[in-house]
Amino acid sequence: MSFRSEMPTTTMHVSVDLIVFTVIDADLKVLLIRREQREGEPFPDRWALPGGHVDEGEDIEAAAHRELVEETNLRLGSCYLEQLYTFGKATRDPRRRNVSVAYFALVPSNLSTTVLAGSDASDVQWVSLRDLHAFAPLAFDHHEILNKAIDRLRGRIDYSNIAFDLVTPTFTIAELRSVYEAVKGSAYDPRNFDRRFRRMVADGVILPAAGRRVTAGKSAHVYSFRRNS
Amino acid sequence: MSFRSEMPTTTMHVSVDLIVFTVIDADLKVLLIRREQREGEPFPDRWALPGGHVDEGEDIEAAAHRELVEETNLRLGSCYLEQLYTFGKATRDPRRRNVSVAYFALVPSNLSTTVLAGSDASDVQWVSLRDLHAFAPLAFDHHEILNKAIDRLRGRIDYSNIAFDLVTPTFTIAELRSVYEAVKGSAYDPRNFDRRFRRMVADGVILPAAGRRVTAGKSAHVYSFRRNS
DNA sequence: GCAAAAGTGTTCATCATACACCCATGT
DNA sequence: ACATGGGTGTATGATGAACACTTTTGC
Repeated sequence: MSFRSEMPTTTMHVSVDLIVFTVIDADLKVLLIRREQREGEPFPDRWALPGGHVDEGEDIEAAAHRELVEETNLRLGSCYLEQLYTFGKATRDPRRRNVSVAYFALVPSNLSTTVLAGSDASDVQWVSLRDLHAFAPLAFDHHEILNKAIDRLRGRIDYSNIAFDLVTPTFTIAELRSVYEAVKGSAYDPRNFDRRFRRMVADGVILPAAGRRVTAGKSAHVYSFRRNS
Repeated sequence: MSFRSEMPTTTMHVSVDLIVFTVIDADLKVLLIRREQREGEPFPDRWALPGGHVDEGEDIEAAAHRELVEETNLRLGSCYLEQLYTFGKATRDPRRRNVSVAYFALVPSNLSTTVLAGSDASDVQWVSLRDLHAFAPLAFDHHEILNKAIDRLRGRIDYSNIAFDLVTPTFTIAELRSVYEAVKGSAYDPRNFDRRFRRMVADGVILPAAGRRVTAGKSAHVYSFRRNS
């Protein structure tokens, strides 16, 4: 029986990686950055998930918050952030032993352009999941991490309120439906979705908002999500 | 924009903690160990989750496997093991910076006695969730970890096959139902549960097994779970 | 024969799914 | 007037919840 009492001899580098999703043009995208070409850096010039290491005295969750703010230029309150999984294969970083705690984040549609503001497109990009092959292979085990994040996102979308963290602050029924479709990659029946939507209105989860959305065709009602009800 | 290129200066101790569940006498129990009283050891004499540190060159998952085998005297194949969450508050260990990757494990009912074989009951015990108050406060943030594990277990029980990792290798309908009830802490209607059970038999998830279970009353059919179908 | 536990049916409400047309608005 | 997109109803099948009595067996 081994207790906690033997002195640990091993320490490791601990980092956080972020899988940041958004929906642009009815399409699910993930934020990727390009790694620098520099002496001693593995995977030079390759695309990777944003991330960084956890500082001494810094909670891991705080590190994830900090990285999210640094990488996206957004305030924390405007994004959803959730711990995903910890990747700890001994060989996952060729330089040194590294453990990565992955978090996934959701950026609302309307803020997605802010994220890239002032960045060079050759350094950081929103990548459609359908275009991923053009960015492969990703650095480290980031493909595995990304896949796990996609699974989690798809698994949660129908059973939680995370869709509201991807859509704009006010939205029409069709706009919300389009977020669901982007995440799932398949179509939702408009009438069935409407019934579901109206149920959420009846339950007070969704609130009617002022104004209408004016487009080429008929204008639509707009709604907002009731946070922390 | 910070890239991965700055040299990390900080390293941390990384450990795994195990939340090991079993069902004994229709009651959900968790494995706790008592910490030693020794110079420099925090939380002396207090109850804690089993665990230990990750060795250099050892995958984190391998460390969880290893600890599980060490702590339970069981072979790995006989338990379910799944990563739960990573706890990384800077102050969670008073001695030094430590990050804990928590895994939860399920021990089938019939092997639960093996786990304690050769151990002193004042060192290691199966603790009913209802008796937890008598073991409180747990060391470190182990109460928080345990609560998260319970949530996960309860959340999964109805939507996955993990109940079969808690019940005996062959089981009656009532025995399986009793596992569900132990985990959820509430009763399942026998007729509804039977329908559900028979559906799994029809789907080939559960197989009829030979023999009957003989008890004080009417004897019952026994079944087994079809693994990896 | 009796105690103990196994086994079994029906009704109702809710929900997911499938499916196609008319309406309001801006140009 | 027409093009664009918004908005809506109905029928069917599956599922989950509620509810109590009879049957088999060991003693």
